[in-house]
Amino acid sequence: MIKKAKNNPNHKNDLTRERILDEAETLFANNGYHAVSVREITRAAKCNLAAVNYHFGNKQNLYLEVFRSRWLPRASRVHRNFRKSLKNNGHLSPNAVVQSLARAFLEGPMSDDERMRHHKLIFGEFAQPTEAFELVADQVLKPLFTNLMTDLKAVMPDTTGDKQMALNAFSILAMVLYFNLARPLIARFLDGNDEVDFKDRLVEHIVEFSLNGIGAGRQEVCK
Amino acid sequence: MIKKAKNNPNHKNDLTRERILDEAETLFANNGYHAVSVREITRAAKCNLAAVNYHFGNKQNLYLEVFRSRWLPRASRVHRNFRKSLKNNGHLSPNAVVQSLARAFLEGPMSDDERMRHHKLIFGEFAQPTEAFELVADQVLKPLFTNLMTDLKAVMPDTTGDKQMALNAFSILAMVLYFNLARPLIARFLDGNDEVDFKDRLVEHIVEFSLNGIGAGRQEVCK
DNA sequence: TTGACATTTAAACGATCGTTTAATACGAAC
DNA sequence: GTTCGTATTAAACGATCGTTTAAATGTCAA
Repeated sequence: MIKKAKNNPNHKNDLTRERILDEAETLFANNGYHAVSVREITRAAKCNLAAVNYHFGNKQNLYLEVFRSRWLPRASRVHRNFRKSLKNNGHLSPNAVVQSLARAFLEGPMSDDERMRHHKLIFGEFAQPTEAFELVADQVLKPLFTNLMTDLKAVMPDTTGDKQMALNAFSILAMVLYFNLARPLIARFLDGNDEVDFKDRLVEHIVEFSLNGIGAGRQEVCK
Repeated sequence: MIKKAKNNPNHKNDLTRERILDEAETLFANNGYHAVSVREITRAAKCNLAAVNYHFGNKQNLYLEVFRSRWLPRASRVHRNFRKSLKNNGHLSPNAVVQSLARAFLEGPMSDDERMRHHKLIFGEFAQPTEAFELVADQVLKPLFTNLMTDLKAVMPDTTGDKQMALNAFSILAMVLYFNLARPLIARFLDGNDEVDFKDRLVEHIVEFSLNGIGAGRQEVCK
């Protein structure tokens, strides 16, 4: 039934397919899977209605392909960015770990629009998980969490138990994920007219709050 | 067009209306607005298809009524629970504020199922806001945030700036909201067989992490 | 019992959904 | 120019959607 998608290895400008993926991603991110119709997608992509079924088999598979060929690679880029800046930081320290992570997630190698799309998509999967969540959990969340755990272990005092370490890792991730999504809302609450350095201020706060949170904050706060 | 909903002031067991609200809430919470059909709701509520339009006018208004007559009152209960336990705590302290908040949100006066439904509903509104989000923001989020701010101000050193205080308040809320939703996921990562006191452990962690985060942690962590 | 009103019911409405079909357009290989 | 595989198109498919209608049923005061 489903024609094999992309049996076109000899390059060829497969523009339609790419346009559909692009438009589908923004529409799915902004409105959710069920609120977006195939007609809406093909209209935005300026192609025929049947193109979705021709290139992807069906709507559900298009949604999954958005995650496979758009979301996952982008998440990998963020992860690599995190690892690289951690390595460039010289010696490992709690500050290096948390700061590298926060910068990779909030300032990583993408535009603000793209980052918003990226986080809205995964947010939708958190709210109502589909098959795509398994993909993300296995290929992104678990490796990220595991890496973060070993980094923290290498850097925190041995007295910290494993379960405590895991909760700390979860909390740091919580901060990073939450502020990525709530940023426009927070900016509205603070009605900060200083949009320029707001992101820096946010990263700074996340790092400080998280470091203090795991008990690795700057000692000066104590008297 | 829309018949006035509930023009039945003289009590009368309006069971159908209540059953619809109950079933609609769980279905909307688990699957999202667009993924749930009116037929699905009326089937679950064991009533006729037209009952939704008779009692609520249309599907969209049923969704809003779920928030008005189910979600908001429950959120108010949580908020009151927070205020009360804060007052019972005697003198104000950072620990009293954060602990009261965390307990109200994670252990408040409702069952685990009800709490899950509650947070899934608002989570869906965070992911793809509708008219309901305005309700929640105005009647719950803003008051909660304002109260939290003044509490923190009364309890934190005067050297803390307003913007810093706001970011702290947002971070504490982030922890509470995040762990409420990610709890089953976290439990799976930790594959903790100790489901019994897991919630206590979580509250304990959230309080400690948050207190440290805002720089009000127990001094013993410093050497 | 009757009349008035609230509620429930079965059936249908038009609209839109995801998907399929069959015909057409295109481009490279021969 | 013919052939062949890919891509695009217009049109239609059956299913399901939210909503409406009009009749049937229930309820209680007069």
